[in-house]
Amino acid sequence: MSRDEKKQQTRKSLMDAALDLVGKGESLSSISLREVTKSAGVVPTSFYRHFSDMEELGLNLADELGMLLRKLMRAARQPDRSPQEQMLQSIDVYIDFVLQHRNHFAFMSQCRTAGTLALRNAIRNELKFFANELASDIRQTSLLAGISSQDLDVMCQLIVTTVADATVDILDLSNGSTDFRQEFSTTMVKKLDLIWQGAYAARSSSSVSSEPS
Amino acid sequence: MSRDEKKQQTRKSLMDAALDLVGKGESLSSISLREVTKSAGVVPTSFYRHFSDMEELGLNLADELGMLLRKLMRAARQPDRSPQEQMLQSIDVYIDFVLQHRNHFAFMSQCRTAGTLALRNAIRNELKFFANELASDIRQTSLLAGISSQDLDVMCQLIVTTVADATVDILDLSNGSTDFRQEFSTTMVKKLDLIWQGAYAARSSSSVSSEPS
DNA sequence: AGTTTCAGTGAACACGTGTACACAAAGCTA
DNA sequence: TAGCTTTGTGTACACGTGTTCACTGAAACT
Repeated sequence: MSRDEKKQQTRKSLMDAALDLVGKGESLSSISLREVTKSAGVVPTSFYRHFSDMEELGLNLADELGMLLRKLMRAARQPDRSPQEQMLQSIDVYIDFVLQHRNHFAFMSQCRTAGTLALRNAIRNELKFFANELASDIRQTSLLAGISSQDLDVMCQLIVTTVADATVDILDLSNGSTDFRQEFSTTMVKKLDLIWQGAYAARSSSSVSSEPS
Repeated sequence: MSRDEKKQQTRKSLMDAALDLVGKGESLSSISLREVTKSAGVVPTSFYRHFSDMEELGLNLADELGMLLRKLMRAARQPDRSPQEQMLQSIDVYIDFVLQHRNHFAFMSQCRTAGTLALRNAIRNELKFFANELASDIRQTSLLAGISSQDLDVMCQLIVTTVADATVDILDLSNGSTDFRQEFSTTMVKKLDLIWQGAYAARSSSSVSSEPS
């Protein structure tokens, strides 16, 4: 194994170790460098060969999360169907995806509002990017033909924050009731449906209070 | 000063010290007991006269937050107006309220998704309570007459999570551009308006995919 | 083959941590 | 006034922390 491969490997094991600790319930901000290195099976000083800081490690985790979100986007893209069918299936895909990457999404959930300013911004940018992708996807389907670009953006932001917000529920509930999916899905559908109908109503009826003259 | 008064006073100064540190950007989970007592001007061991734990202190902060939210609810209740006027003014009231209680809302923002399970649940319960109050308020105005009880609940949850989510923006942006209010308000209005229109559309047209037979 | 580069080691440091304990002093009760 | 109660103090301990430094050994290069 080449030296560079070896380095990338321990680097990954450091990131995974941090992610594991987050998944186990610790907050990233309270995880110590030594904990991470211990859990990764290296000596504390090795840490500095890869990151100068726990925050830098966090930012790299945010990058990883970004790549995951792009992968999710691809997985969720589906052939044309009715909005409702697509909604239901997307929720299902999302739940699977979150459960399949528990640690990353626990990381996302907690660092989106807690954590350093830089870290928060990094994650918010990833989510903003995701929202923009979603918007351009919807724009192509012409399911909401006639909606203003601004309204579409707002709707997508709303969807993304709503889903991101509900993610912690997926993580919490999934160790417990077996049929949490049913309950979760139905209330999630209601939320998204409400947003969708709101956007549909806003279609070609200009927004209420943002047109001064 | 009576002994009990004195005790309540240092207890409060401990809670305020913790809150201050949170407001300064630290995460509650990474604040040490000693930091708190130092900042409160007492010796570390005194802490145990009031709380057994930093988590217990956090739970008490969550209670304080709950009281604040009730106060906010009262402040935001307004004589009958058009939904749009009320929306605009409520946003204004909320921004003022958040800026007036920066630390509490920074605490809310970060502990809603990070922090202990117990702490998260405590804050989520406060927000749930708030959403329920909002629902019963709206129910009385009959502005959304004909809406199903479930849809109303969903709408209120959506509003509360959306506002709670945007709170971190208020805190971040308020040290910066002077007219952040303008920008923030307009996008916030758009979001709430979209939700409102969604609920309005759902009025007496039963939900899409939750009626099996 | 000889030399250089560098990921990982291990000991050491100064310091912050949570918590236990005995003690002081001021309020309360009798 | 005497005695009990209890908030806050000071000291002490064992331990975890981030970071430093000189080091080893093997891969990579010449």
